[in-house]
Amino acid sequence: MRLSRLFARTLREDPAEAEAPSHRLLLRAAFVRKLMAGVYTTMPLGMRTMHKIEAIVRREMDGAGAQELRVPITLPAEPWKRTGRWDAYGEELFRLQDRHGRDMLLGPTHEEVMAELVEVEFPSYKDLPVNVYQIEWKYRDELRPRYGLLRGREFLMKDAYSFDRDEDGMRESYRIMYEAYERVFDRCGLDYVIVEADPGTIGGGVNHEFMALADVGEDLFVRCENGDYMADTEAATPQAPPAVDPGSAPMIEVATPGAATIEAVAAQLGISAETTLKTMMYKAGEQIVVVLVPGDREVNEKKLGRLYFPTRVERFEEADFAQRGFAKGFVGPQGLGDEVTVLADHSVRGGADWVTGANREDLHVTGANVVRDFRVDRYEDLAQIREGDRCPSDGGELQIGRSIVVGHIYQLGLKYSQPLEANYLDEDGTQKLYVMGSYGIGISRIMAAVAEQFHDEDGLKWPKALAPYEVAVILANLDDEKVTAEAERIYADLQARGVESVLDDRSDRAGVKFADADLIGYPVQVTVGKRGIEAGTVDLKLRATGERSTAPIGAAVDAAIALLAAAP
RNA sequence: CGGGACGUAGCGCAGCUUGGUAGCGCGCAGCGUUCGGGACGCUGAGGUCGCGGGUUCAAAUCCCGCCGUCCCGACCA
Repeated sequence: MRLSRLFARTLREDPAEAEAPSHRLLLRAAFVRKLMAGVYTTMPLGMRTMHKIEAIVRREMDGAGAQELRVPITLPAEPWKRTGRWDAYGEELFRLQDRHGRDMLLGPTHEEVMAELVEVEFPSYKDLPVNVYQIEWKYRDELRPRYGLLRGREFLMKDAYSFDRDEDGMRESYRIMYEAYERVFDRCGLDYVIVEADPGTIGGGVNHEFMALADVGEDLFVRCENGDYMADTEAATPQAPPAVDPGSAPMIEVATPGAATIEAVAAQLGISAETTLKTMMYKAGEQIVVVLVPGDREVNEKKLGRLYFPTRVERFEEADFAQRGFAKGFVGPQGLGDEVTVLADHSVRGGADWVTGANREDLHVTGANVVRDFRVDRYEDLAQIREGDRCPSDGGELQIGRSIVVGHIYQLGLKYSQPLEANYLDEDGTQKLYVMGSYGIGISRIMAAVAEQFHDEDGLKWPKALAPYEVAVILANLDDEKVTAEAERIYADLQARGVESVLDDRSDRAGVKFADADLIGYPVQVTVGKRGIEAGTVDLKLRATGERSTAPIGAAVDAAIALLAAAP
């Protein structure tokens, strides 16, 4: 490609709207342009990188025995109504009607359609297992689109669906996908971790997230310093601290006027927050649930919710306290009746002689101890995990990192085949439900995630597997015939050798071309200019490291190819 | 949806407090000089000042409403 013809105009300044590095640089380098919030035009450079990601994904999916097909984006609402997702999916679903008033939607994911398709085409146990996938734009009216391509309302996704006769089969299909996913992300050059994730509303049992490490990541994960344990922060279970004996201090009431928060109590009494006991009030249906955590910790409400699922757990509202006779800000677990369930996080076992609310306005107690002074019905894992907590497998220190979820795989089991009544005919002549798995990869998100991981202050630094072009031939002096001829020859030779190249033949000054080459992030730059030609050399630069070298003009192509081979 | 910021030329911004002529830089077009790390000079094109209403002789500027964008929180590839 001649850059004089490339449909791409780089921006000299950072767009005001972009905050995240990937968003900023993909806009500046003309890979994408925004149409509206969370919806982006993919420009020619972006297309090339996206195609390369797709090619990697296709290769690995095909290699794993999955078969590509494509179901429509425009979907009938009917199957969605049958699975209940027409209502359950909520505002995130892009809904529309055709001229006859029939409900339709833009596909956010395709379990329904795929399951129905497989049921029609592959109705026999002899057909199984089967795994089908597609690479298609997905539509989700996100609450908050963010960070450009990292959370779009329209995004390119590979989604695969496996159908097996039984659980064992599903687990095998899952394993095969798991390994294919590792190869995909390895080939994309991503620094990532695989964590066991919160099953969330997708349901099913086992599921794993593939998380690319990035400072702007929206998802937190914990990792043991010894590297043997990783989990989503929502799913992570730290090792409980060693239990200590109850303290011996007498329980005494102390005046704490106006101190309705842990901080205020700690400040008034001159103690640290961790010696206080935080008493959180919840409603699980009609049931009142009290959750105890040390004062310096937060309750993980997702974990709490899971304990009572499907009953919804809600935090007490202002009115609930008065209505049920609790002094908001001064609640303690002492003297609670049997109608109240008292749950405590495991970490509560590690403390004694607590300072906690006295259940009266402006009053706290010191020296509160379990059993003697209050009751704990059950110890559960209920606290928000934090840095420095202990690894459940070896007691190492847990660290928290940020990441971008680029892949998520689920063992769905019967979750979708059941409501859809998606059956196959088994050997014994009975109808049985398909045991499903589903597997997603965010293609457009990978592009952004890689940009997050591979950039510097000058621009993008694509791994060669994803770069829109591998080598940029920079024509430094357009007015010099010899220089031009050499650059043209090198460019032609590179192409003849199968190297994806651009020739920067624009009438700009060399400085502009260098800056753009760095911004766009071609792995290798070859500069052909008057200065070098006189000495019989060209200059090469490896974008990844900034390393520069020279090569004789005659060996320029070989040198560029060798440098490319050495590039990450 | 809650909290915060913002909307003026393709991009980055000033002007708004104290109403009256719409401006700067980059980019874009032409000419000339320059030419290996985002050159310089001259000339030029390009704007319903987000939209609608109101106040006023007069609104980018003041008032009301709406829309859009970004950032922080609850959802997700």
